[in-house]
Parts: sequence; structure tokens; C-alpha cells
Amino acid sequence: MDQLGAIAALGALAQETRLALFRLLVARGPEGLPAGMIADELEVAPSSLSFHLQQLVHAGLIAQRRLGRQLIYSAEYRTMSELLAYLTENCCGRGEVRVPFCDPAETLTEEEKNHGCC
Amino acid sequence: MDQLGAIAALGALAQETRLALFRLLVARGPEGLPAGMIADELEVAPSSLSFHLQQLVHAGLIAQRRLGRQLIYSAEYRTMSELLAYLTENCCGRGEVRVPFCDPAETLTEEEKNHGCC
DNA sequence: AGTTAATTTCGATATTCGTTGAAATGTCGA
DNA sequence: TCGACATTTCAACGAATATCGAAATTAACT
Repeated sequence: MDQLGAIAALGALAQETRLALFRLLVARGPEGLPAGMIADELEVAPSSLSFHLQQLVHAGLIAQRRLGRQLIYSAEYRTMSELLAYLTENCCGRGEVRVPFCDPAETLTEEEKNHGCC
Repeated sequence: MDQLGAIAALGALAQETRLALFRLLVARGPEGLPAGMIADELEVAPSSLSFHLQQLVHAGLIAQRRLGRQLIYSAEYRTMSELLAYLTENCCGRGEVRVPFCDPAETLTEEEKNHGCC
């Protein structure tokens, strides 16, 4: 991820509704949620939600797929990982940090598991 | 760090000049840089720089101290660590991630070392 | 005290952001 | 194909953001 991508992702997350929305999708997992359910959960007007969904899609933080007449949104864990990698590499001191991965499917290696970390 | 703090920090970093500014201070280390030098480096008008510095100070990402007639700004590594911790804990999949620390001076506590974390 | 240097604060302006309601799009089932 | 459902797009508006130049603050030097 380059600086422009990082700014886009940071800006997309720097808003109350969108951060809550992204957290909801992260918690939901790869299965995702249809827009209507998200609107109910977050108690935000459909057109307003649609606006925020576009922002997150544009930043690459969520993905959209159609299922019948509803649109399902799900977290793009990979992008979040890349954002964290960018921040740890560019905005942290002295490079003495580890880069976390976010994709639940992207399971830890055996070595990492044995490391017993966090 | 709570949700409000995270949004403030994310918003502060989600801007070209400010992200460059923060990266500059992170690279500079705890010593920091006076406003004038930052303005020269980033090629931004003094009054405009001052605006961005305030945003970062308000978000707790940088600190200000006076040295004679100049104001020195330096990165607050602790806040950045907390932001990364928030993102890994709340915006990553399944909680199977490790939290990095950012402060070059901030060595792990004995408890954390024994925990074998990061 | 008066002068200069470093920086911020203020006022004005153009741009972007977030919200809302109404209209449009796409999809399913009868 | 018609009607209902899920969602987006559009147009409009107020609020927040980013920028600049000019004036004000703070501190050092003489």
C-alpha cells in the first residue's frame, strides 16, 4: 500500500458511522451482511448508508456482491492488513515492530502459534 | 483508546500534509523538530502548517514544547501504539493478531516480556 | 524600551463531507 | 408484465476542512 492508499483507508475509517460499519462487517466475517440489515443495525437512513458504503468500497476496505435482490457487503481483511503494515512501517519508531495480519482465513503459521503471542 | 480517540487519530492522519508531517516527526525521533524547519521541509505556508500541527496535537499524535523562541514538535509514539492496538483488536479478524509497539524508547515491561508478546 | 525572529491566531474563501427526501435502478414472484 | 422489495443515485443544503495573507503573540538580543 502506498501513501495515497493509506490516506484513502484512513479517511474512510475516520468517521463514526463508517468505523462502526466496518467493525460490524469485520465481526461478521467473510459471509458479510446485506445493506438493509446494516442500516437496521446502525440505525442510519438507507441513502446515507449507501454513501458510506461507497466510501469504504472505494478505499478497498469492503467488498460488494449481489445475492438476489440484495447487496451483500463484507470486510476486505487484506486491505486492513496492508494499512496496518503501512502504519507500522512508516509511522512507528525504529522499525522494531511486527506486522499483524487481519484475515481470519489467513491463519497463523505453526511457528506463530507456538510463539504464543497475544 | 476508545472509539472517539481512534476516529480523531485516524482523521488526523488522513490528510496528505499531515501524514507526511507525522512521518517526518516519527523518523526524526523523540528529539523532534521546530515548526519552521517542518515548514521548510514540507514546503507549506507557516499558517497552514500551524493549522495541521494543531490537528495532530489535538489528536494526541504529536507533542509540543518550547525551546527559546521556537516551538518543537515531536511524535507521540504511545498514541500511535494505542491506535494500532485499537485497529488490531477491533478491526481485524478473529482477534488472532499481535499488537505492535511504536515507541523506540518504549521497551516492553517485564510482564510483557514474560508474556512473550510481540 | 525597541527591534527582530519564530510562530500562532484571525478573517475570508473555496472545497469537501454528511444528511435528507424524492426519483431511478435492478430483481424476484405472481 | 406487473407490482413489491432492496438499494442506489440525484439534487440540495448546512457543516466541517484546507488554504492564504495580514495582524497579533511570545521570546531573545541590543
